[in-house]
Amino acid sequence: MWINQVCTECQLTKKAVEYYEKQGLISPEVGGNGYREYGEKEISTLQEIAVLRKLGVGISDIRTILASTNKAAALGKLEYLMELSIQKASAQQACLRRLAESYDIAAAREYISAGIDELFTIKEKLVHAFPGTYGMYLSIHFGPFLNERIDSSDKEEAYSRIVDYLDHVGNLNLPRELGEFLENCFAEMHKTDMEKMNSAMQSALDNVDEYIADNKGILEEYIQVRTSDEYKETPAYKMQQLLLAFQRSSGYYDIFLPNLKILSKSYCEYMKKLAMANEVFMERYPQTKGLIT
Amino acid sequence: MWINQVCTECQLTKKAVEYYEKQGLISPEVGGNGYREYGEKEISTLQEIAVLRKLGVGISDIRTILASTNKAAALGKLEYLMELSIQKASAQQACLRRLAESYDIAAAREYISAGIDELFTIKEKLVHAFPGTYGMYLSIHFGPFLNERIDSSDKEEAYSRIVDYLDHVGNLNLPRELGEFLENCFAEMHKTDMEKMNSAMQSALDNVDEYIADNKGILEEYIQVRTSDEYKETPAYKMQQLLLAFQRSSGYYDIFLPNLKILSKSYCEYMKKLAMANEVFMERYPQTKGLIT
DNA sequence: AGGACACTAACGGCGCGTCAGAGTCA
DNA sequence: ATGACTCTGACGCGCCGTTAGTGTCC
Repeated sequence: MWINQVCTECQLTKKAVEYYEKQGLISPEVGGNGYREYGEKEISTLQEIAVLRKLGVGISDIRTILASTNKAAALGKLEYLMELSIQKASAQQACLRRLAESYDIAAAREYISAGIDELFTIKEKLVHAFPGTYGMYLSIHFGPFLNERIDSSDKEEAYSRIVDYLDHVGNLNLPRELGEFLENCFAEMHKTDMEKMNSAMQSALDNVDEYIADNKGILEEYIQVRTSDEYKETPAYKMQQLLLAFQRSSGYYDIFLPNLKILSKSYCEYMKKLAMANEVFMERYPQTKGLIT
Repeated sequence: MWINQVCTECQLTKKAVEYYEKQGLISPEVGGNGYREYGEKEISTLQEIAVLRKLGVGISDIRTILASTNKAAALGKLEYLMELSIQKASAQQACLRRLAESYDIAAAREYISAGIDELFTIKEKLVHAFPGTYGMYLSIHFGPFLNERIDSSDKEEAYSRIVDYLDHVGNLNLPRELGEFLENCFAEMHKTDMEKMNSAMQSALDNVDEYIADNKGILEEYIQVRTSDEYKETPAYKMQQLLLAFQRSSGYYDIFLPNLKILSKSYCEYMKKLAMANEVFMERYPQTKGLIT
């Protein structure tokens, strides 16, 4: 099949197809006359590309998806990023509306610096900084704390430190096995699952005693597994140690979390609650010492 | 003031400021040493630019806004366009989610061709095709009819004819006085007003008799004005005639509306209702013959 | 033989970021 | 004299669109 027919079948332009070839997404055979012959394989790839492009997926992400065995995870990540950009656009739209009503540039500056850009930036960078969907998990986890204003120079500094940290982490190449593990670990988990997890965690923290009472059986079982010697032989345990070590060395505990506490009052309160809950927990189950971070 | 200070005051980078100068948005004085001296005027312009850029407004639109005496209209238009793009992004996101759940390219193609691209294209092109906020008015007016699928070759043809028409109209230079009139005419009207107008129109069409009964006084007054000889002397009347002539010559009635009828069943029904309402109206007020189009 | 099709190659466009190199201020 | 600043200029990015010129199929 030659290019013109390919274009009609895949709803693409010649230039687009040509570009995808240059990007190495397809590699049709070239005949003696220089004409390209597109086979079924190319067609289906191109159809896939066409769909993804129309959904706003960029070439490099498409490359990832085409090569990926776990497309759901990659797509989930992209969907989450899209949601972030939609939220940002909505905030921008709201600001535009206010400007249309009364053209007050100073007020708009206030409104914008109140967080249109910066807080979304952190959420986005979180997604990219860590491999697989782990970054997305963190973004969803910390997202609820990232809705406050940056209204002091302290917070501005904290913000730029966090951004630097995230860029730094994104450029690190963490141990290969850890990377692969993280890519698989959150693979089946979807955005909504992550959100549910978080709200469940929140409500558990709000009434620790009740939570412990309600889930006594499960908890004790879990603790037994986690404190058992067999668990320390599992890959999961090793990976967890690897992850911990990585985060420690990258500055997760020394840079990221402390600055997040400066940036977000609500996160600060969350941490207090968490610490209290931890105390209650340790009192009840002293054997879990050192288990929870 | 030199550039570095400008950058901190306006939250812009040097390159950005430089670029805006190259685009002719500012023109600071250049001293003997080649250094630029930024005055208050430049600063306030740059702050304005910075705000607008952070709201996603492009340079050419910023140029328009900076020069415009009626910023509200321009901003309203941009806000509407942004809303369209948000709606589109939401549709894309929904499709991404479905793909993440089950990676079915064929189904996604269906879903996309069902209207993610095309119908939004029409709405957008409508905004751009006509000057001022008149295009936006038309987009809001016809928008509700543009939510159906393009599921036949007839509709595809109608779609491309409409697109061609809108591109064609956008390239026409219509009479200067008409352009100016349209720019001012819808100036104070906001998006929400336009939407209200439309729904009011809809409900009026759904029960014509009631509407006529309820608004008897207003209607008769309106008719008297519109049929009076004095009205024909007003600029409004002349403009209306100009607009009519323009639309007739551009193919609004010969190309746009007929193809819209093919594209949208709901518009077809709307037109039928409108025709019926018109008949009722003419029966009641025969003197309005030829008034309503 | 002519028109529809294929190929390659170069440039454009948005909104700047990112060097590189040379000059200027305090 | 040093370091922080300024200038100009070229190239890059993502995703192709748009000519333009040349060769190939039917």
